[in-house]
Amino acid sequence: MEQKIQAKNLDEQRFGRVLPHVSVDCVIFGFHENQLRVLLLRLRSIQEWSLPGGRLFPDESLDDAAHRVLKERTGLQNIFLKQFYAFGDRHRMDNTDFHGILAKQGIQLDPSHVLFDRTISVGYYALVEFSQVTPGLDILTEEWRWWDVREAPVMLFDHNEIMSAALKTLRRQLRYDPVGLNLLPEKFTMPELQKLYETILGKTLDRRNFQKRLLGYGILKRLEERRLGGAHKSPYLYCFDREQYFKALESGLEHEW
Amino acid sequence: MEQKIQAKNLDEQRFGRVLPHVSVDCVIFGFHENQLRVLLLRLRSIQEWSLPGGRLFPDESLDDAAHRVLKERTGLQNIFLKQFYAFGDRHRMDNTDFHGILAKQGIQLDPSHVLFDRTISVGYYALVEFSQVTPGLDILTEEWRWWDVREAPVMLFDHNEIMSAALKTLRRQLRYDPVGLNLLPEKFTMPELQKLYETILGKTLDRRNFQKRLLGYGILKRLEERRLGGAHKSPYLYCFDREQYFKALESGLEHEW
DNA sequence: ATATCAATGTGTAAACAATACACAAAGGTA
DNA sequence: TACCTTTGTGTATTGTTTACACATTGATAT
Repeated sequence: MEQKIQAKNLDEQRFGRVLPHVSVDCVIFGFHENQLRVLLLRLRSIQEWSLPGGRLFPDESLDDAAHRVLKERTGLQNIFLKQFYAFGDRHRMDNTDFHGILAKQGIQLDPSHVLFDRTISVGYYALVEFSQVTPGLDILTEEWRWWDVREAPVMLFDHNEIMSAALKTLRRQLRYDPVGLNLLPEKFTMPELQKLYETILGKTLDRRNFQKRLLGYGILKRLEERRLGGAHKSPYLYCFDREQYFKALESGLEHEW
Repeated sequence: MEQKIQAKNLDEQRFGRVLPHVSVDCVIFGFHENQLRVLLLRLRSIQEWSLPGGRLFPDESLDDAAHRVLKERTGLQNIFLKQFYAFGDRHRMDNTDFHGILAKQGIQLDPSHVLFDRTISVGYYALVEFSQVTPGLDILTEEWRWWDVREAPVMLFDHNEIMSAALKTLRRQLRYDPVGLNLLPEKFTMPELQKLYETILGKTLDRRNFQKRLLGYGILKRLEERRLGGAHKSPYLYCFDREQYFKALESGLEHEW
């Protein structure tokens, strides 16, 4: 009963004044201990997992909605989200009984509710250092978990496809955009940076060539410090040159034709 | 009166059963006589130009809607359209009195009509050989015209921004995707292909290096034929190796990391 | 203390790609 | 038949990417 009332309020708060036919879904990649993972949610009483997503308020831009939805559903804020594709297949939600799912949550919506209408979803992705963020859950969500991208479960709707597209985009972007800020600690070693790249790409890279390339981008500063404590030769610490980093984000790392 | 009735039918036909809050807009680049142009429409009684765009039917995918809208509004069919970005700023339509525009066409819609609600537009772009296509007009449109991309007029809504984004995407894609099929005649010369690239990029390229690069992509077949009639040495004719061309479209022209 | 181990720092040669550049051939035109 | 302009083609140079090896070092084990 308590639950039902909450859910009803939630519906009025959330679903009563959102735009129909449009949603955003966020693919949040996390990097930690040399693993690339993706943040998924599981709704109450439901087996399947899903991407954190949601609807737009009438007066909200796509970008703002993506940030708000992510914050509401996971507590994550100030994350660099990037739009990558709009998913508009007519049958992209057909494999999922969304009405039944909400019913299980105690949310009884009329089957003609706009929430069940066919919907275009705009996909966003982000990369975060996942020990730094602790998702909080909204009322709908029973569980969150970081999944290894290679072992992601079956998800609601077309979320598996959305995740795959995000990963493909991320891997391609690695050549053109700097990556690592907010993903690595303030100071990090070259091998750590390389592990990040290798993890995202899913392949190993040559140590010396990687270093040459990354230093060539001009977005790194080598510090005098070295990291002690490892059982071997102590590596130098680096940090990002933020000015150059953001400049590179704007203009891209690669050369013009 | 005639006009008014037509428009009313049109409204029922078109606007009575489209999805609110979502639209598609098409940036159709045309290449002809070494000019890169963009196809714009001008609505009846309206000064400003706009991109050909429209709404989704409830049972239509984004891609299908983009193709249908383009066909309805310009008669163009079987064009390779590529989605490139979703435009979702809250105020992207604020600079335009859309209600007034439709009123001028004799279409009297209630100001609360979904057509006037804030709308996310998904942008598509295409490249066509523009002497091959002759736009036809729908009832709303008074005039169409190919504009030089460097001299495009002020457009409705945020269409100038959408066009710029499409052009930027197109230029970047030139490095990664093959271009030319449906843009050049079946058989074409290397200088013609080069002109296409130069026109899109807005810069000149070295003849010999261009040829080496393009042949290196493996998407061209040189024919025995030469093109006669020019006042100079007759150039070889080439055609695209369609199998390789489509393979390259799938996987990209560039090398992996 | 000293040897050992594994990871780090560094440089160079080779392969490859991109660029700059020049001359011969040929189809029309005068 | 000479001329003009465009096309076809090759090579030297430069720059970038790749492949690869050895010396150094911090901790650990003896």
